[in-house]
Amino acid sequence: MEIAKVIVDVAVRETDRPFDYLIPDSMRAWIEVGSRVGVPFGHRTVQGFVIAIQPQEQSGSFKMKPIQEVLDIIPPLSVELIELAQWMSQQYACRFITALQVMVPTALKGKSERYISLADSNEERQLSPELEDSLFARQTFVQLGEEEIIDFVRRKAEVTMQQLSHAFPDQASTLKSLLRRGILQENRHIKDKLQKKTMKAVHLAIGSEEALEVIDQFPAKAKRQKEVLQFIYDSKELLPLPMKTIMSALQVTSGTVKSLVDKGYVTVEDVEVLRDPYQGRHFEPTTPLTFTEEQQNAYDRIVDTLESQEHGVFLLHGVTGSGKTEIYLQSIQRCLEQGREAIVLVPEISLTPQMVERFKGRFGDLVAVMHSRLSGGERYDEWRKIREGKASVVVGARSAVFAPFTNLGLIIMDEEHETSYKQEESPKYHARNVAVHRAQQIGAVVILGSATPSLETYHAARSHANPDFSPWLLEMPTRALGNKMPEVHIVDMREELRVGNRSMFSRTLHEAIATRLEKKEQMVLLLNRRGYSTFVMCRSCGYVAGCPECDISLTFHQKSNNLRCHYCGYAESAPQVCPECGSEHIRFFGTGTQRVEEELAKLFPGIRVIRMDVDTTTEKGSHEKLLKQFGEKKADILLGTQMVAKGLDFPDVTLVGVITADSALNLPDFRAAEKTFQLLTQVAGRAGRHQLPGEVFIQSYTPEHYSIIHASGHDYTSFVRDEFRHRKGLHYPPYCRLILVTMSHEQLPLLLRMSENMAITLQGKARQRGWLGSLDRLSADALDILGPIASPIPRIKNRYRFQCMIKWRGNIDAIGLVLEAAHQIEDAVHDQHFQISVDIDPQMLM
DNA sequence: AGCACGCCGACT
DNA sequence: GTCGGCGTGCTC
Repeated sequence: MEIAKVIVDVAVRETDRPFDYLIPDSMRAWIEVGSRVGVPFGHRTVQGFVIAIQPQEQSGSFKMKPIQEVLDIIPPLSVELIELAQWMSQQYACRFITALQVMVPTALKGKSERYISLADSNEERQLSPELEDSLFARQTFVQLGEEEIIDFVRRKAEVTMQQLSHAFPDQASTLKSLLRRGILQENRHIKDKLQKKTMKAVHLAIGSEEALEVIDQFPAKAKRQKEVLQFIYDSKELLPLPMKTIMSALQVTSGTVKSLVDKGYVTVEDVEVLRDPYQGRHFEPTTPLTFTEEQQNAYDRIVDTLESQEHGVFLLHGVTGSGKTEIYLQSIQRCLEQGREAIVLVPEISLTPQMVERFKGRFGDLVAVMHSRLSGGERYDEWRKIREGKASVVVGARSAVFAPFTNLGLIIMDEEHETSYKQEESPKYHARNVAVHRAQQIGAVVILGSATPSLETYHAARSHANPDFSPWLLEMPTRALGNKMPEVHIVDMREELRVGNRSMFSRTLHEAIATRLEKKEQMVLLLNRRGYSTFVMCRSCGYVAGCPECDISLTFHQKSNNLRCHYCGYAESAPQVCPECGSEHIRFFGTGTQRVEEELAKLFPGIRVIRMDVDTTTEKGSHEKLLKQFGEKKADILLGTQMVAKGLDFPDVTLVGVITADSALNLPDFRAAEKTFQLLTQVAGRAGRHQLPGEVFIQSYTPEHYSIIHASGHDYTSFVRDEFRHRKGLHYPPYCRLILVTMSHEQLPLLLRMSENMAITLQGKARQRGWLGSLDRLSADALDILGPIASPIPRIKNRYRFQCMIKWRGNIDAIGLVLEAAHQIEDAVHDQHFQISVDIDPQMLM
């Protein structure tokens, strides 16, 4: 017999390894590497994934249990994905099961449920005759009420405890006795969270001739039923008919149809349907566009590698409007012609209908879409479309990198510099690294596209020092339509203050808006609000409303008129007077988009503004609706946060304004300059993309900052030169890698001791291995430990947080070292309230 | 993580 | 004397 190595769904260190199970012969044909199974584990049943199958070893001394059930007909994972998960668990210091779990839709995260059923008769036969006799004897004394319970269970075959206790509320003891005597038994199996979507399908239950007769002789008082039957008869070529169609066509309720069912004329059954989130939407088919010379060169390089079926990574560095998407589209085309599949990764925020349209327009139904706005069921169905080979292109956010394709040829990552590609919860993976590794495994091509590549990627492309990640650089410095980059003006807001302009609009921007209004051209206004939000402060005593559970200020939400904590979800209603000093001078601070909107309305009466921020886009499809309205020129200004900066393409936008460019520059984040440069460059790229020339105004209190100067000159090269110099001097990526270890506990003194302990342990281990030392020294292998220090947000959900930062470079197992230290500390403290979280290559230093 | 086993307090 | 509190230890 063969055994299966199974990773069980219990995410703790002790069980983070394969467990062996016997594969019963009856299941052998169904079980593969990648199968999801239910296995007995301790005193319960858990879900697990088969990661290997091997012949049973002779040693087999201990009690190996058999697999209990196979949960899917087609295994949800493949050998390739299992290997990828294994690699992830090492790279990102997470449990194997956590990496596996992120690859399948949450609908498949099955949980064990208990069922009561009649005792299995076969099993009873295995009992000794005496026991059988005594069992029989007991059954003859079946008490009042027992018969009903047994009958109830027999009818349903399996019932849950809840159902039983609901049906027989006062008979708990009888129930217990039945279970104890083995008349009823408890068993468990894995139940998926998913609900398959079904449709009520209406069929004719009688022959069509008979139906005609029935209609003819229908009692006059059931007029509606007669109409329904007639309608069904008329549509007999189209049967079965969705119930919905009948209801809306004849304005009847399902009750009317139900009456026909009762009379036996029609039947209604549940038919499983695939949800299609884009159902009923028409996508205008598009055809390949002719390339410019620049595009052609880049495309040729990509296709060469694609044709050779070899692995290759390309960094497609093209200015905004250089036509990167068309290169993606035609590369995919080529990939599909080879019979291979393609993944397109897009940052969540720019996974706009505009984007989806371009891919659906070119590849139609072959495209599956995956993003967080889909419901669990919708996501499951899109995922199944991929696994069952009904789709061969997927456009999606981060986790689409795990799409269950079997013959993947191409992975595209648009806006590769976006931080949303890094997942902030475990597994804290970066989709870029995962994409490159997956492609390497199978000989696929990766295209990383951006107008402002991340410094890590750009550095790797320039140096080719890392054998696992050395992209080929493809440059596209000009726009595809030949139009110029927009002219960018930097406005010094300090100067505005000096001349007494205290408004949030400088005189120049004010004037520019007025001109556009006159010419009926459109504008985009960006409020760079990253890092500071609309907090509440009292102007008399300086009180700031903070969360009682977290050390962070509360955010004001106008819509619900309350204050909320973004970290723990705490909410309270907005105060009228200061709770500290009772003053009425309590103000909602921060230049929120609402305030900009109000100001615009005051300065330009009658101006039509569409506001896009977290408040106005929470509803499903609202994002899409707002953009559509703007596209139809129903507004003069599109005003918003980051989300207006990405990937939008509106031909009549000729002005882009940035209200305050530097609000993110002062954050305690070594990437602040990079983020600012990227955002400014992206948003500037929204202007003048077509015939009309564009103009950009950047308002700033630090106009001399290099990120702002270089953004205004569309000068990526100079920016990275300056930024590389900074990073090198301070020993930050890409000149080293980071590991962030965050520790938390409710009690501060305890946490302090533990985090001090952690730093010492880390240092000890590093010294032992001869790695410890300043990165300043020239050695290729180096590791530095910083901290412990309080985290930038020192308390979340009543837990204090301290962190250690590890900087390292070279060919050393720094991750292994950190894990070892973390385990040692965990074992020593023996307090489960003490938590350690490890983030490899963190993007957020919070 | 669960779930059972095991050893001590307040109840019929 | 029993029900039930949650510490401890294991899971192929």
